[in-house]
Amino acid sequence: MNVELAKTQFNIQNSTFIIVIFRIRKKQATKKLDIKLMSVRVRFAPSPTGFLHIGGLRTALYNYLFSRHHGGTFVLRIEDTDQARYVEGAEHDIITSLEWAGMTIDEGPHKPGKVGPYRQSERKELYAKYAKQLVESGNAYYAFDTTQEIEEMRERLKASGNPSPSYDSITRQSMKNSLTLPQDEVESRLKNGEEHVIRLKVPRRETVKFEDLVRGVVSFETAGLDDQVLMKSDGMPTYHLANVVDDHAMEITHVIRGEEWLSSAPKHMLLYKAFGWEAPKMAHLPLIMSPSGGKLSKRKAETEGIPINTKDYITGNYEPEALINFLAYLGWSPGDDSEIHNMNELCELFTLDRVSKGGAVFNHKKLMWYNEHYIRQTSIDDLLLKINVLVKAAGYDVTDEEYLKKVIELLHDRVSKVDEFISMGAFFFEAPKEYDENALKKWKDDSAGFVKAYQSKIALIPESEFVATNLKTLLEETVSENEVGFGKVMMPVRIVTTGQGFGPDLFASLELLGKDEVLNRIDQALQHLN
RNA sequence: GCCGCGUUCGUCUAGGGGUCCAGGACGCCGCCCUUUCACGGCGGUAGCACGGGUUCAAAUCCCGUACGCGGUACCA
Repeated sequence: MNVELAKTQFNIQNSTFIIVIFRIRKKQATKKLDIKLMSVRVRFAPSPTGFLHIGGLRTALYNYLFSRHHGGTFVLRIEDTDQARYVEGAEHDIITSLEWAGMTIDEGPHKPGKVGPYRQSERKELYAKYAKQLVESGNAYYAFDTTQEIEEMRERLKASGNPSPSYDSITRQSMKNSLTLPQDEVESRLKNGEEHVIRLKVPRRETVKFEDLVRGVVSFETAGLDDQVLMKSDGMPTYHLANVVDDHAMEITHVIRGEEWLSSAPKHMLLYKAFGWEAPKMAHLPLIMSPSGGKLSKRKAETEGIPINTKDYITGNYEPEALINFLAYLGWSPGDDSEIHNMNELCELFTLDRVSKGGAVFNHKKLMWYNEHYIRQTSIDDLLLKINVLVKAAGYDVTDEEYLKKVIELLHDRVSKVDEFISMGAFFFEAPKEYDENALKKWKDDSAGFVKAYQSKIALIPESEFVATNLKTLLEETVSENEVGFGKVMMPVRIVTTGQGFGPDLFASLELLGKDEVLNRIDQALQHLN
């Protein structure tokens, strides 16, 4: 209606203008309508083959953000159909990782909803039933070929010049399956329990076209597709079958997954069609790339110093908010110049049409920048909670919370990760055992003399006046009496008391350490340093 | 090989025919602040892969090429 108005008002002047308006309005209108009509259900469907890696976490995140943006449901489904690659404990790791990151799973193996069970190994019968249904409807068939026979077929074809031999609409005609074998033989083979698989009967020449929510319309020719195995000989479904059956059974409305699945999507579309089901909307996310190129793999990440598993970020004391913020922006942006958003804001802002199409290189330095940012935003009291744990873990017996708070205050805007409060501030917890090599370069022949001079001054002031301002004044005195630069005295004092050549405000640090401790440390140090 | 998908500063991105001799962020460099190292503030460096079209006008639309990535399993 708005469009009509626009037309009558502007068509005399400029007809292209109207067309532009019309297109934009129409696009937005249909998109909003689509999503409002159905209640959004998305799933994160990892295989329990190891720890949840960072790419998986991001896929989960985008699913989560999308679900929350539309007030939908976030489902966790465990795709454990590959018994050989199953890893004990992986499921637990996935769940705890998602929770650590701040994502709430609405339905999952640990939190059953109406469409369970949520482990594919527990849904076997369902797949078998549907696979059989496909055979009966003529969309799939039994195949009895051994792996060896298939290999031989491939080699034979390769030898005769076929560069990519496959089990497809042509080659299946010369293989041992229910399409070529007489029906009674098929039946007897099945009755005898002979090993077999069920394959999808991929149509010979068809174009599979669908709209990907991040890429637009994509299309594939079925000629390039194998007759996919649907049921393996061990009675388990393949990913393709299980995935389609479950997404349908679990009423998933939007499939949001990594780009590595894009090539498989036409197989899935064919399956939906064969079942006569409406396919969910598809969105294939750009991959996270390694700085050296290629998909960020475990091996690459390790050699490039990037933690690959979510667990590594947990044990590495990263801020979950920082990781989430960073990951959200790796392949997506809200379209303005903002960089910082918490989970709630991300949920509000996230839309699939703002996901970028190209792969995104993981930039660890930017992650650290986010981490730093979130630490600075965290209050001293909240940091104290984390520091308490870390101090204990490091084996220090420091329980005075007021003391710890002061340590945190002094280091708050110098650390980029919480564990640096412990490493950078180690001298607050114990006297230095060794003196930093680089710092010692600044230790000159006259350093010990200056330190002694300063020591004798501060030894005279009462404990109650052992405060930063006084300590600074006395150091200034030492400086002027010796007619040297400030650093000539300050740095040696810093080295003997902290073991480091850098760090927080020296006088505030000395005040916090206390008179006895400072004097002791100086004595101790001067035994080693001359 | 074949199929598919991509390509804006080193990296993440904004931009989707004129408002862009391309904006922001990380990094890097410089300056300021400063007792060190940081933080912070200010400034700088650097990019539309290439070639053809279409158009009065192209980073933006079309076609090629190159390059990258993914897939091509009884793995997901």
